[in-house]
Amino acid sequence: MDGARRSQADRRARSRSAILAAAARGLSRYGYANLVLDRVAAEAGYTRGALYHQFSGKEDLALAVVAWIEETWTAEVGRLTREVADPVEALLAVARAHAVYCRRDVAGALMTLRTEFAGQDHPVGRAIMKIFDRLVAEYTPLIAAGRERGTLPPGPPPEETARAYLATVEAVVIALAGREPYDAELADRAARGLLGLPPAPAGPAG
Amino acid sequence: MDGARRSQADRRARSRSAILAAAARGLSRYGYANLVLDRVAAEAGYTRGALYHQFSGKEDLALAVVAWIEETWTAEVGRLTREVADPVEALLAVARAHAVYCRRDVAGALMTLRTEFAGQDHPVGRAIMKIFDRLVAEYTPLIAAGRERGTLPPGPPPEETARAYLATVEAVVIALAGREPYDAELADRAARGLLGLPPAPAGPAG
DNA sequence: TCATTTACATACGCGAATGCACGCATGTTA
DNA sequence: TAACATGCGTGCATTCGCGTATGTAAATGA
Repeated sequence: MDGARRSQADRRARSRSAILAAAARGLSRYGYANLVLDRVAAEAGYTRGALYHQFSGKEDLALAVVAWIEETWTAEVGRLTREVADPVEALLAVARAHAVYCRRDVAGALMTLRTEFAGQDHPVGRAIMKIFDRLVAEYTPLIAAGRERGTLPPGPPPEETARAYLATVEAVVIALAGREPYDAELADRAARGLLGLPPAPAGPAG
Repeated sequence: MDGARRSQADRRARSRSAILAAAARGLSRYGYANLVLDRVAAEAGYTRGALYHQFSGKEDLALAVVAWIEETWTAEVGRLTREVADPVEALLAVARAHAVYCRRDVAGALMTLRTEFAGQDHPVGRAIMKIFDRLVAEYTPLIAAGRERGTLPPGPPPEETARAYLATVEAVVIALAGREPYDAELADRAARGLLGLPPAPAGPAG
């Protein structure tokens, strides 16, 4: 049976992703400071030995989780920024897609870490800040463009608006924690409000 | 000089509020797990001895901070719910007042603690949850009333809307961290959006 | 088949931070 | 002013979780 006899690379990869997933859930629930590596390893079906064999320590593990989330998020949500032509449509599409993305249990990880490391000087905090700043830098010109085109009314500076937009979409989705139709619906509403748009015409946005 | 010769009760009260204020700032910046009592006491001008004389421990201190914030918040923001007659006006007034309230440095404490203890079973977490649930229970009927009067359009269930409203106002204000006119302006926009209202007529809401 | 490497478990040392014991000095009451 | 209470500082014990060193079984490669 090849089922029992696995290659080393395969074992390594399986262990790594199992630990990564457990760590992501743990970070989302408990945050960084309260994350106990023993629990993470146990929940993944291993001991701390396996964890330390794959990651150099707690910090490295958290950074790997952040990178992993960023990757999947970009593939699932972030790409919309480039694929949707109209800036306003793109912003609203991201809000709804983010709600869908966050229906899994990893949802809160980024927000938890961001609030935990806000105003600190920690590598993990810097990694999160960097992602967030990149998104702000990506959405700020979209808002500016929408206002120039006249599809968005004037309002507070685009950067401030972008920051509020991101924080809001994140918070709404977490507050509703996957209550299926309403998370996307309310994320959409909040985004429209922040951008100064009137309510959506009618019927819940699919 | 009576300045040097203070009564015991006075000393106690001064120490207590100094420690409480330091703890509030510390919780807002570092959260509960990363809060070091030695630093709190030092920042207040004391040592841990004084702290343990006034509070039974870290948990008790955090609970006292939560109670203190709830008190000041209710006196400054929460009262609007009862003082403003129209439900929709009340909701928007609270959003703006919350932004103003959060311009002080204690702002993030409640949100930090709430995210830190979300999904845990910790006394501090329960205290925060209780406050939050009380607010949800207070705002849910306001939304329902607005919809019945026709001053609010229909939308997701009132409770979900109330939760999203609270989380949003909180998040927007923290994301903008006291950037003076825009925090209130964007909190107002987000609240309007969530409630399904059209944008405010014109001119930044004072 | 045997040497070497790899995946993982187990055991230990260590620092950090909490909580509590005790001690001193300043108020309070008689 | 003497006896006591209170605010507060200091030192100690304990806990907890991280990081590392060491051991073992399985896989690779000759």
